[in-house]
Amino acid sequence: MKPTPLFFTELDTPAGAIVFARRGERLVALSFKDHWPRLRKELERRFGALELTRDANGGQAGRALRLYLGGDLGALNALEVDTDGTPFQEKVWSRLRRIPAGATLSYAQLARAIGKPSAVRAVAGANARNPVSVVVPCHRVIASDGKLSGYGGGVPRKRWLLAHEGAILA
Amino acid sequence: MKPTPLFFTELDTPAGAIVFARRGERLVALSFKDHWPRLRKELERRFGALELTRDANGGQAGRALRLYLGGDLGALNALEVDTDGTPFQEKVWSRLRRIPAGATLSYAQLARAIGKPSAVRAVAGANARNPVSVVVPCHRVIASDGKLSGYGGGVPRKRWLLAHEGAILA
DNA sequence: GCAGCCATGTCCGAAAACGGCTAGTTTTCA
DNA sequence: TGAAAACTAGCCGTTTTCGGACATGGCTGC
Repeated sequence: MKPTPLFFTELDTPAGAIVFARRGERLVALSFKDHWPRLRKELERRFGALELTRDANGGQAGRALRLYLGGDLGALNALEVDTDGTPFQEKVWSRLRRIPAGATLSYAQLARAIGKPSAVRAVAGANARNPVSVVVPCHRVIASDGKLSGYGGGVPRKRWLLAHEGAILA
Repeated sequence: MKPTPLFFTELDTPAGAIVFARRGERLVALSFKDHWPRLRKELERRFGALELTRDANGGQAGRALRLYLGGDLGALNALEVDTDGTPFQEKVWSRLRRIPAGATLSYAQLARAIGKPSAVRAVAGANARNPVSVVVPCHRVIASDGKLSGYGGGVPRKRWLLAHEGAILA
């Protein structure tokens, strides 16, 4: 089995460095740098052997991310991602992408939105396993009482992202 | 859940405009106009959705109130009210209606009268939440030392009502 | 299969805070 | 000195708040 070729790029942000990987132009992974090892192992599970090539620019994804960081909050919308989740996870993740920047949903609302009102914790679980942070905006999901509850990259980052998007936080 | 139909009426008095609502002929709310929003919210809590119909005349309640304002102080006695309080509150409110116009009681006396001599502050609390001002005459309860202390509609109104009823104020 | 883990939400009971007070001090002025 | 104002500690039903126990559904690892 020959290795799968991937480009990976590092990018500085006010919230810390992020790393992302793409296969061609499709984003397959994105996380803050300190969590990269975990994500990389996940990639190996998905693709088997990897052939990682460093890429300073980052293609469309790099461009879109820089725009987003510069204040063009909608710049990530058109980006194509290649997540590879269970049917349930895919449903959650694709619904996530329809939350506009600046808006938030509670885990319960999200559960209702995908037609499984009581699968609240399951939704949280899917959220936690989002392989493409920021672009799939799992940070826009908060607890029903308005608290930020958890975030893979750490709650401070979640707060920073939401503030950057101009969300109103109770 | 279909909305509950209520009639509401506005009425001018020398102490300011009052508003009251009735379900059929039973009074469910009455307050001075500036405090109406709070009372309306309370009605929604009680009845759920409301279907409010404006009514210039005001039915029996309107007639009785106009008589009362004209000097027939006993005109309110026969009016039926539909408060919806806790057992304790109902006890307080029904005792209130037996205070004749022109008379006053202290919070302490009222507490004794319902058999709970030490529940003085609780009586004050029930008093404060009277949903049908004037008709349930919470304005006839004053402090033990003769001061008017408090009133939902403002102490000046309390004073006016008591004066109108010919009460002797220390 | 199946047991156990969770980036939650809801419910329920206990505890504390809150008044449209009052009776008893203590303080404050004249 | 004495009257009046300023405090205080009880008072008790209601409201608010807080914490723990549970239901929950998909995922992971044995």
